[in-house]
Amino acid sequence: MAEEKEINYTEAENCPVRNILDRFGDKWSTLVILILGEQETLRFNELQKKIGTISQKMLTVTLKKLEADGLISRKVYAQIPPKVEYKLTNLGLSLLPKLHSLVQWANENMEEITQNRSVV
Amino acid sequence: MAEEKEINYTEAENCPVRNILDRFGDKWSTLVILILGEQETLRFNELQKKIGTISQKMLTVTLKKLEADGLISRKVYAQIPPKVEYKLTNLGLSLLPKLHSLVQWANENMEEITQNRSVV
DNA sequence: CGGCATCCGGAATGATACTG
DNA sequence: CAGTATCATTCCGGATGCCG
Repeated sequence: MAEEKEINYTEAENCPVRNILDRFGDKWSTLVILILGEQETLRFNELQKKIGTISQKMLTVTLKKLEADGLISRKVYAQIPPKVEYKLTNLGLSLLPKLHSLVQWANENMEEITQNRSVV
Repeated sequence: MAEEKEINYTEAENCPVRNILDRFGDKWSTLVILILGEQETLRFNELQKKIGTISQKMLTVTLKKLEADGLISRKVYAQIPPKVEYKLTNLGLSLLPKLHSLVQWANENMEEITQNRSVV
């Protein structure tokens, strides 16, 4: 693959960039992946506590989407009270370094961005 | 007690990750940066054509936000008809490789994700 | 404990018309 | 050409209540 500069972004369905962006453009997906990247497994409530401000509903929705995409796996223990563990799949793990790269950039440049904003 | 691995994601204002995510979590910002990364400069209409489906309003809003963050610069030519050129700033350029990394991942894994989804 | 179903307000996005 | 202004709509996400 030589020429990859000219990407056609106009067809959202066929454009991987837009497709992926549409998934992780939501408020929580990226955060969940990052947090799951720190531990091997996490339970529902542990995730919610770590994120802090997410509602039960949005955590459920986010986890379902990520599971449907094959980025995380869900393991249910047949016991009372219920216990459900979430972890990254290999696919999810493969995304992690790219997100870390983004996080690093965020850490390095957030202050500058914040200052830019306050000027305007 | 607190290890460097343990990032506190709960305080959205102080967390660079969430701060940056909140900015680029919108539908268009990342796309605009990627497209501007291909050319040195682009005019408003050129951007709109390349994206294809974005409304005039949303392009305006997106460009304004990115400009406020200092990621892109805006150059107005005093002429009729008007001509406005957009380009990435150094800050914007520094983000580009990270986004490319994400794009590459998207290209490599979109098919798998799509298949996962259709299974569900 | 780990969800799901429902309702609801506000924000995000879009469509259209108009302007310098 | 590059927007602004306004209105309409969609949809995100929070609150609440119920369930296995």
